[in-house]
Amino acid sequence: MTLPHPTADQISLPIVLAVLGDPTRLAIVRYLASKEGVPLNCSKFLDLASKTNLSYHLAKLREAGVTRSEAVGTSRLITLRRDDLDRRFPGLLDSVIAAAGGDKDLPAVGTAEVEVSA
Amino acid sequence: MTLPHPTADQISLPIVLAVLGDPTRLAIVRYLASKEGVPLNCSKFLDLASKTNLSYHLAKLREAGVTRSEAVGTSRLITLRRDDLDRRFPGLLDSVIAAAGGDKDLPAVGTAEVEVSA
DNA sequence: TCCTTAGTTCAAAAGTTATTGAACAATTGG
DNA sequence: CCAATTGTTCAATAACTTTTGAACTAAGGA
Repeated sequence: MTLPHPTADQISLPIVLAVLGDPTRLAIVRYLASKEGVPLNCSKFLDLASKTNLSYHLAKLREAGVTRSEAVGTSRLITLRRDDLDRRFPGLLDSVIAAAGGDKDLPAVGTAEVEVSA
Repeated sequence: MTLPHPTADQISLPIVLAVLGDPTRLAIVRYLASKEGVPLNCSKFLDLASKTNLSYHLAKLREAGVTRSEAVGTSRLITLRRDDLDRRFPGLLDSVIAAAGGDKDLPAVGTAEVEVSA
């Protein structure tokens, strides 16, 4: 965990909701949820936005406490902060993901995902 | 129901999330949820924002499909669209309201609420 | 070392949302 | 009819957010 992340109790509901209210970020979260446990790098999301713009949206998600970004080599491995979100806002993430379409209807994103043992 | 409302299937998740991502609107929704079944008029929310600004936020909530506003005399009776939201996004509203603090910690708003038989 | 890959930072531009006050409309009570 | 109450609309402004491209850093491989 290299980049600045809020602690679990610093995660704010309005900020999380506002951050998830953007379609690009919601798509990122859906995709992360569909591959839960598998850290993904930014390149997985390049069909959702440009590289620069992705950097912006991924920073928003991280700063809101929705995702965790770990620097590994030149990559960032991105995961959902499910445990923290579930503890803080029980049921919220699941209902958002289910409402967003669950597993079906995912954008054709991410062939060749990065798997990491931990 | 006088003012324009989206139909249940027109309610969009990102729009609902973005609308709930504003602290003033989230406070309005919390308050509506705490008085569920009791239509409230705008004056109940005057400690959250100015009259003009409330009109703006209440319009946002209505246009997003989160609330229903019925014109009765010179008042608007405002209710949560819980049934439509629950059908469309099961569990979402409840988890948001619970995360926002549930029944405790409500702003000191609305003495003398407007009750209506229906 | 040099090149490539992965992602960030910066500044500018564009777009959107929130807030304000003044003026307005509609209903209700006297 | 007149005044008060309730809420809307409008235009202006302020404040944010999103998007962009160019320049950058840092790590890894040849």
